Amino acid sequence: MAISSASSSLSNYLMAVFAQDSNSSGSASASGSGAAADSEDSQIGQEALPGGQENQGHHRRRPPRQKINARERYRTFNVNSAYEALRNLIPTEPMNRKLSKIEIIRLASSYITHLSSTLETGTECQPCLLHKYESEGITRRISICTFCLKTK
DNA sequence: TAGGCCATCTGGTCCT
DNA sequence: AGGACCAGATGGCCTA
Repeated sequence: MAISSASSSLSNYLMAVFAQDSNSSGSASASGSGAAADSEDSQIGQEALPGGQENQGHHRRRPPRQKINARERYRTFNVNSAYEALRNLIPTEPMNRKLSKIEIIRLASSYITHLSSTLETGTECQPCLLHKYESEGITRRISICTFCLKTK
């Protein structure tokens, strides 16, 4: 699932998730990718322990994972929603340019620094080149800033 | 085809 | 006890 698809409404997503769960013989994961699917999962809940071991003649059963997996998918959905919200705050050229998660974090960090420099220096014209800041007791300058270069 | 990125599953740990 | 959070494993998709 791409980040952009996370823009679908929460209720729609939850409906899809729980539709999967209620279908014990249901299809695989929502995206069709990934490791063991829920349909497989329902088998795991009934099979013996890994290695085919039996416990004192009893078939030890692992608890069904559907509910736990659904919660985890929902949690991932929320994380991706947060990534999307953060991504929408970062100016890029073009504006709809696809960013990976690590790019979102790195660009957001540098954009915050850039905005901070803008506030400190009172100029929008390459503020990071003017702005000095204290780090570990040492006065530093931001050597290069993507957003300063963009506004050049 | 290799590498990057991602979703999903899973088991462990911590918290309420 | 149940849920939230996390990291590792796995496999699919896409691009250079």
